[in-house]
Amino acid sequence: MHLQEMLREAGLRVTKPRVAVLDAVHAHPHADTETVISAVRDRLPEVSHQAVYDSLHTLTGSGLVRKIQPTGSVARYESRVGDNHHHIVCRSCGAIADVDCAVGGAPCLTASDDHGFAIDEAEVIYWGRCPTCQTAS
Amino acid sequence: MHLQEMLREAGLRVTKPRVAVLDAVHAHPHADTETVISAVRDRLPEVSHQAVYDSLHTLTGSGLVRKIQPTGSVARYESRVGDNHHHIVCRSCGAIADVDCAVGGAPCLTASDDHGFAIDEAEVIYWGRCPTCQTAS
DNA sequence: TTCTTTTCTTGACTCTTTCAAGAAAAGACG
DNA sequence: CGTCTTTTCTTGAAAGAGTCAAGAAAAGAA
Repeated sequence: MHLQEMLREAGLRVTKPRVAVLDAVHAHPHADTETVISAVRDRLPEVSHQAVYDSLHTLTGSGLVRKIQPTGSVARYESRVGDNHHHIVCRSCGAIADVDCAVGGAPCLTASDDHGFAIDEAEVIYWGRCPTCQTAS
Repeated sequence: MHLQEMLREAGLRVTKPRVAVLDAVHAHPHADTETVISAVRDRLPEVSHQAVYDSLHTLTGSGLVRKIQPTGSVARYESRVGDNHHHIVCRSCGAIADVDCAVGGAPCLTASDDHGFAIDEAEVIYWGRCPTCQTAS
């Protein structure tokens, strides 16, 4: 189980809830908190929601998972980190899909005028309708 | 007062709360809901928060205002619509600044792989630290 | 002015997320 | 292996943003 190594390498203590949360996020890309809690409880029925929230917060802080929160959606988490990919969100059903960066690496970080901000990340969200919702209308 | 014309052109009824909300959003770019409510009540002390929420929802639906919600922030509204600009958000204090599109017009809408989605908008959020927070550290 | 439709007020409520205090577990050291 | 310190988890309560529902009020049409 190399999930434990990931935690150790990030300087975090290895605990059952953290391993389970990390596993759940890997197994359910773009899952919201409720989904993560459910998935974690499949293996550790007794975990508190607070432990999950805390684990997610810790993992996010260490860069092992990434938190995304499109307008109108609750917080979602994913395990693809550091590869500069973006997301497509369906306006109708909220479904999320991954998109690799359209422009390449660095250009995404270039703003036309940074207003003096020290920019470290460019997040891109494409909005539209997923195939299912297009068919449904 | 051409705010009323804007409402009419969008096919909306002209009411005091709506005019006040529209005015407040124009006066306070990137304001959160609480700020909008306060600003509206400076002129209409009796408005309910529900009327403000409802007005914002209606105005957003008609494209007169735009709702943005960066991860970790509450909903914010702005009046610059349809000009394809983006935002810089400070990780420390949450301050938001406008950035004109770095790439121009259409290219922003091009994803490398759209997964069958019908994309109609690309939202870009630059993350970093604002000048004030950089100095403070 | 009167009527119909839409919008606003009031008040309760849901849902996500956070706070706080004590119990439990992880890792370090001998 | 056992003890100690620090971090994490459990439990329970609560805050904050946003929503729901029903009746009153106002906007626009005739």
